[in-house]
Amino acid sequence: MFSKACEYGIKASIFIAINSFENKRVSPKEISEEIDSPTAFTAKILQALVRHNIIDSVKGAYGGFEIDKKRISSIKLSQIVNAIDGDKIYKGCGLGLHTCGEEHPCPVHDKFKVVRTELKDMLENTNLEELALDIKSGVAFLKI
Amino acid sequence: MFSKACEYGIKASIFIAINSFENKRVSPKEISEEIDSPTAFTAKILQALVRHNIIDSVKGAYGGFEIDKKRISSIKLSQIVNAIDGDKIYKGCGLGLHTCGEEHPCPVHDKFKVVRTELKDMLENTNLEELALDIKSGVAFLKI
DNA sequence: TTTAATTAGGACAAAATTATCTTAATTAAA
DNA sequence: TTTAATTAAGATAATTTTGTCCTAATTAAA
Repeated sequence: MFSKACEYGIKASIFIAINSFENKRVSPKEISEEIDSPTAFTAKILQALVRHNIIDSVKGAYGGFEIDKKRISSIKLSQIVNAIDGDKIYKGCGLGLHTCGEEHPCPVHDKFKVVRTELKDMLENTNLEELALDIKSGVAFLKI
Repeated sequence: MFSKACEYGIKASIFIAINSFENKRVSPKEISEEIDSPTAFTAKILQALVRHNIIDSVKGAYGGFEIDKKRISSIKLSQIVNAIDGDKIYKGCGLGLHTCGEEHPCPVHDKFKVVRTELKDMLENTNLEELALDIKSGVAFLKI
């Protein structure tokens, strides 16, 4: 469904959010340990998230990655997915036709549309705060 | 969503079904032209579909790929997807956790379950015949 | 039986994705 | 100002997916 990079990006964002609530910056090393991902690869993904203004980085000693507390509840899962995997998951044809659409549909176009819309709505209506709270409360987990 | 191999596999199966209704066998070349895919790669995917008993092959002169007409309406999209991409799209965790489930859910487990179930139901309730008929009637298309 | 047409299968190649390593740039604190 | 800690960025490597090519095996028809 999502690329590995995207999975790591989502989990990293959640972990950063949790720590930002407590005014703590986190490093790629801490993050990758917490979400069980390769450190250097995760660092690359963090760079991309910074470029897309989803997370912030502070360089130098005592630096790290953080998210402005006030923004956490307004960051949607869809923004993270879009930043890393692009919009093909929403807009792409299920069978890879380039011009698939109402006027020129692939054989599964209508049936797929329902699923894609459900996914899109879910991602657009899920924010980082709720996900972070589930981890903090021990209801959900970031690894294993 | 699906791998390229799976996209090709679905489209190839639909094209074979259409021709089988008219008692015609088709070759990888015809198929790949009709679904706009690389011929040799498509041939590999056809081999896999044969091994999974989804389509039949007849070797030698006047051979080709076909599907028993009586079986076309009973072949579900889910069987093709399963044969090529496996079951991770149904069973896998959206964030890649190995042990994601009700007792140890990832942060998006519940929200994802809805989407995955919708996809699963769609694939399990769509058969090759209906897809083939939409192509024959010109309502849907296999390429471009 | 020979031939031509065909699928099967293995080896190989290219491209994309995932992952690692090294160095540069930045910054807070000593 | 120097040092240590940190992110940024580029080069490289490994793996997976996608794609190609060649030969073997099979089979219907001549």
